[in-house]
Amino acid sequence: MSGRQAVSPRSRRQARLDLILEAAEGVFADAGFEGASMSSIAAAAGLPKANLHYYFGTKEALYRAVLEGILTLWLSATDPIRPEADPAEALSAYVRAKMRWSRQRPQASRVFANEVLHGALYLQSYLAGPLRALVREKSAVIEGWIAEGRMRPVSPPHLFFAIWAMTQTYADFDPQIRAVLDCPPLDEQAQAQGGATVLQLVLGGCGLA
Amino acid sequence: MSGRQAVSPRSRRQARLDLILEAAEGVFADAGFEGASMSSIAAAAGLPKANLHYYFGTKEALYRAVLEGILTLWLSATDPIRPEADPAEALSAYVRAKMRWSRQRPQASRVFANEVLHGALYLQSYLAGPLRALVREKSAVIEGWIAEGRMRPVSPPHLFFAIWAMTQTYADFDPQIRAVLDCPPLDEQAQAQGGATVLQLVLGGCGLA
DNA sequence: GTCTATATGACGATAGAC
DNA sequence: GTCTATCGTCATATAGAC
Repeated sequence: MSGRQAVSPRSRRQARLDLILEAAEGVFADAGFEGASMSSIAAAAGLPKANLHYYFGTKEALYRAVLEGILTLWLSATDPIRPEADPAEALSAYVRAKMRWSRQRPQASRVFANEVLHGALYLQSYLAGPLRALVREKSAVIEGWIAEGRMRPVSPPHLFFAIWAMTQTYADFDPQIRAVLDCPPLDEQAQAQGGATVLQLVLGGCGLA
Repeated sequence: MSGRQAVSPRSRRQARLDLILEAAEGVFADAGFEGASMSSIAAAAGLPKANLHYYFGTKEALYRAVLEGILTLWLSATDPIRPEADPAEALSAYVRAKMRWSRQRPQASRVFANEVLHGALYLQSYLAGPLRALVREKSAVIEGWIAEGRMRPVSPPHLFFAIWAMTQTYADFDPQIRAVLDCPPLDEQAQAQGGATVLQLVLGGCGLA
């Protein structure tokens, strides 16, 4: 271990990796996998193109690395849905968490959407594995609430599909929403109104309003 | 007008155009604009590659033609939403029409989704024009229903965003839904259950359940 | 009108100097 | 470890025979 460098090699390498991953997420979100070029990602990261190949080998490997980072986020928002929780509060917290994700990580949402839209080639194992397991677990919790008469009967998996769709649309279909509302930068008020509407549909549909 | 051909040149030409457009819609849906190649579209149509350029000139022109065909469908489903209609019946009919579109024209839905997801470059004028006008018109109808106390207050544009998202997700995110439900071909029952759930959320959220 | 053969350019990837 | 220069491939598009 030579003391020549102020920053350890590992953290320097990690900083480069993160820089590339962040740039790649943005370009993949804007252009999709095929539309994104290694040149444009390199330009976005402010690095020479060959540097990307040094760190990640291939474009596909870089793409998979970007997806990996996104997936961990996707699984972490269902925590509030637990048997002993209040259904209305738990579902509200989940919807709010999903809306926050759309607002704060719209690029991640769009990379994910693009991947699923085109067949989920790189996500099949994740969708049929951890995600399916998570939905089954949380569906059982909701079925329990229904059996106890604490909310209206509803198909839990389809409730999840609806919540995902309604919340992610604010990231994925942002151009459409902005055009219809005529507000080039999607303002705070529109976001809040969208969140309120989603909540109203979810709670109303579950008989929790 | 020579009688040499059994079929008139115009209809023969139209048949070729339709054949190419249908093949192109499928390939664009699977691969996106950048991912689709003229060769693959030609192969799907069973024609030589140069034939496509003869009829449409460029790949971009072909893509725009595909989008045009899809847009006309998009605007035609809001008919049931009229001032004198029953809110519950009108919204139900609209949701069912949108679910039918996802089931019967999933490729069109995915081409549209991909276009909006990547910035709606070719759709800006449509989104800010006819679509915005349509939403304003139908929003006024819904505002009227609310003012008359016939349904719960809700932001009409966001209600539309929610309905679009929930119904189109069955076309656009089909791989995710199939993986979670563990049913390779999305069966009749799952579709029906999805439609019922969407209806329950919309009607429940609007106080019409 | 239709198709074969080809021009032109952009892309991912790498070799090799530093 | 890092970057410049370059290779091979495949894309769109077209020229020109039929």
